[in-house]
Amino acid sequence: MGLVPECFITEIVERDLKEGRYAKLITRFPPEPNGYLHIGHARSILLNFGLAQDYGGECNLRFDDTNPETEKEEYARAIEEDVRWLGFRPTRVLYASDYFETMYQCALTLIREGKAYVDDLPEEEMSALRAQGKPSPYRNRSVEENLELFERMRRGEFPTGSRVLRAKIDPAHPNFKLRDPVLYRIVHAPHYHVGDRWVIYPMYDFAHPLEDFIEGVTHSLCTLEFENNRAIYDWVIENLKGKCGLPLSPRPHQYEFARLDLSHTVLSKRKLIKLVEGGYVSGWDDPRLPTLRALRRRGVRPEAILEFVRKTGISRNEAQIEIDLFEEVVRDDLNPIAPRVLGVVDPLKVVLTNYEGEEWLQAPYWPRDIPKEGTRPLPFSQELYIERADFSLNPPKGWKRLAPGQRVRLRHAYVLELEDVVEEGGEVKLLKARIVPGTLGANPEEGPKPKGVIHWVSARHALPVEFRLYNRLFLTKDPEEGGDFLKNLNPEALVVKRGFIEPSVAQDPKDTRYQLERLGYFWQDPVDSRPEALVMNRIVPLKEGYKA
RNA sequence: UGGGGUGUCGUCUAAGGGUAGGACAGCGGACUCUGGAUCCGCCGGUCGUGGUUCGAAUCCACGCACCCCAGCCA
Repeated sequence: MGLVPECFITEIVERDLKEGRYAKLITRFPPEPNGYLHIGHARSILLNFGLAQDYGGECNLRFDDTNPETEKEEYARAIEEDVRWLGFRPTRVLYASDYFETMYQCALTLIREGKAYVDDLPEEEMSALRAQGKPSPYRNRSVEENLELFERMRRGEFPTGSRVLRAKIDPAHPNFKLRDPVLYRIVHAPHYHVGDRWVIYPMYDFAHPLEDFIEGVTHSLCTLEFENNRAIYDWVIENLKGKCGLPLSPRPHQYEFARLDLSHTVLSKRKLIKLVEGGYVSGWDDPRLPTLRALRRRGVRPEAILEFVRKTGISRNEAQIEIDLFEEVVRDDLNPIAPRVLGVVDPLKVVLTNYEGEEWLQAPYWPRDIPKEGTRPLPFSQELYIERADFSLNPPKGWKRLAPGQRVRLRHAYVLELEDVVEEGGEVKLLKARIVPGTLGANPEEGPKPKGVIHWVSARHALPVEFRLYNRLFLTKDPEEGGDFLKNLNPEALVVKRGFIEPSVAQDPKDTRYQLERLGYFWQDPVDSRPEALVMNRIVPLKEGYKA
């Protein structure tokens, strides 16, 4: 079983390899360094790197950096870091901008062959003519004039945006992408990677096929919106193969797959930026976000992200996946590796009337169904905290927790029986209760057996914790519902609670992921948590069996 | 409008002329010192209309719906 789920692309790859079309599979993950990676990118990453791994090929990380105005070194580094965090090691880390000279030579070749021309038309006029399917008045300049103009463009003799180099294909082609697409534009702006060496920059449609061809990419995988661009991709390669140092064959081929879309969140760069810059979240790594850095900070493991991508498959159907599936995969990933501990997120104090002193119980880290061993000392004493939600004065039918006249089991400890409720201003302030003697590891000898089990901590021993409870970012499946995605933001996407956790965690490695029994999976926030002031993120809640 | 795509349970995804299957969600049950996990069961689908065929999700025709393109972004 490979990393990549079987799909139309693995079929193509297998066919091409079997027929000897390529000696070795070469793919690439080609992000533009103008933003941070999010979970949607994970599909492309898994596809490209996974394919290389599955079929003994190579996969490069290549920055598609042909637009100096939007790209930054900082983004490139963050992207590389995220790719590695997911567990992939690029064969090489490459930059499209390193090929600018070759691309320039390719452009000259096209000009010499009468397949490209310099156009002086202002942007709006070009767009208007293109819409009408009419040729530019500059379309039939001589090769000599085109050559001279293009060289002068490179030398910086013309201002930004004043001229472009266009492919001479067909001004009236039904596919608008083929109506003499722009190959080069003038931009007087420094480039984060190659500095100020260039004032002309190639367009995606010209650069991308050349990048792939130069690197020997065999399968150029991209998302559906580039489908129309494939015609230019092929045009560029067919017209330049065997020239400018490019091989005759084999040549790369482009295949498109559907983007990964998730419900209850946003994956568009524009909206993500709005959330960050508008202060709706604390930054690009705010655990409410679907960015890889945010998921990492939240506590999601890369294994879970990859498994999620595998489970959703790769197809050409534009599909939005329900976030429940993602959460389920995260739980599945954590369940076998997260030791169980007790913590209380919303504390309600309980004073025992028939217990004094303290004792240290040995509590197993793992439930029966997980074949792991290990226990930790768990202090028990007269004053405890239980979860406020685990007590009810007027319990509904089916209530299995603490209530007047209803016993509960304290996890790993005694059976508890309510004696008195101290209220203040209509709010329950304190519970007085007694322990049923002889119920440590045994059922009560008389009276009813407890119906349920609740978690607790010893008040005197517990460590205070700031709990950050994360929920879905948006209230609606589709954040755009109603027209303004900001209006659908979930005000409870982050709920902060002051609670307690059992003292054993102080002994654990800081990056331990726990299951707080009956609450969910948690770990210490890698940014804000300190030993003397614990901050714990809820990675994902447990599946809630109880429906009120 | 032209061009390019996509339509299978609520949501993803298989089935490539031969019993429409799986996962997630939902519902019900078993088990349980986590209302977790696990196990069992149920619910539920081929965009429409014709055609070809012994047999169609699959092939053909005509529709319909949705997405993408008409940046000197990628």
